[in-house]
Amino acid sequence: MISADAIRGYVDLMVLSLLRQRPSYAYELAQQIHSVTGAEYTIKQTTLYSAVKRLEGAGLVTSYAGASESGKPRTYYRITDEGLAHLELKVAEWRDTKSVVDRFIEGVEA
Amino acid sequence: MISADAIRGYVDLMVLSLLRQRPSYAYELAQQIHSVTGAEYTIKQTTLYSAVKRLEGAGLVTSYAGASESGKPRTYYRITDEGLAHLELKVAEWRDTKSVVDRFIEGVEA
DNA sequence: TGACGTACTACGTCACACATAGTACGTTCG
DNA sequence: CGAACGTACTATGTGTGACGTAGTACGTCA
Repeated sequence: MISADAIRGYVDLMVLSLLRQRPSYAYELAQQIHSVTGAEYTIKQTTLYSAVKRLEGAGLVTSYAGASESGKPRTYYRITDEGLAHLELKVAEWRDTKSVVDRFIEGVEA
Repeated sequence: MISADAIRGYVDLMVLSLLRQRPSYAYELAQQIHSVTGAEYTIKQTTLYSAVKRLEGAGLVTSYAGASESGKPRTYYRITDEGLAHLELKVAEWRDTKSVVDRFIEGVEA
């Protein structure tokens, strides 16, 4: 199980990387995060909904109205070019962070 | 350069892993973090001092009075058994987090 | 003598993940 | 047939951690 503190700062990266593959809506994104992490992390609804709104406000994703199978309205999100660029930056930063943190824990057996 | 947001949540891990090797004091820890990260991350004084106090409050480190070469008082910190156990947990969590985040960014070239 | 390095403290701010709570509609099942 | 469950989303408030800004105090060195 991964704590929220451990994942903090990487929700945006997760969402953007999922939207890179295809547009989606918040509820589905939450399910995808659950399954991609192998149920190790279950994002809270509020966390995800505020994340997509934040990303939209930053111009990294755009929303458009869609509908579910039953016809109920649903808000879809699509990644923007700016979002793609941001994702690449975040991925680069993630790789740096990984190598840096790993330097500290060398020799610590878990 | 690594942002504070990227490293957030791992300051404790860095400090504990340094104290695992030998006792130290806050100012020196800051320098070590700077050098171990290859100057990619420079922790702020306030961040580090509040981190060691937090760790002390949690019983993960203990402090004792020492002195600098010039005789000035200096506060040293030593990791406790509880701190060691906590470090191992954090390292395990870090490994989980790494593998999970990596699953998302597969296919994203940075 | 005054800049710089060392060593530390106090107080305030902000962002993000979460807690808690609620709305609304469709399906399913006993 | 109605009550639980899943879907899809909104509103508001809280806590924690890293930071900003600021200041203290002493030693060395040019």
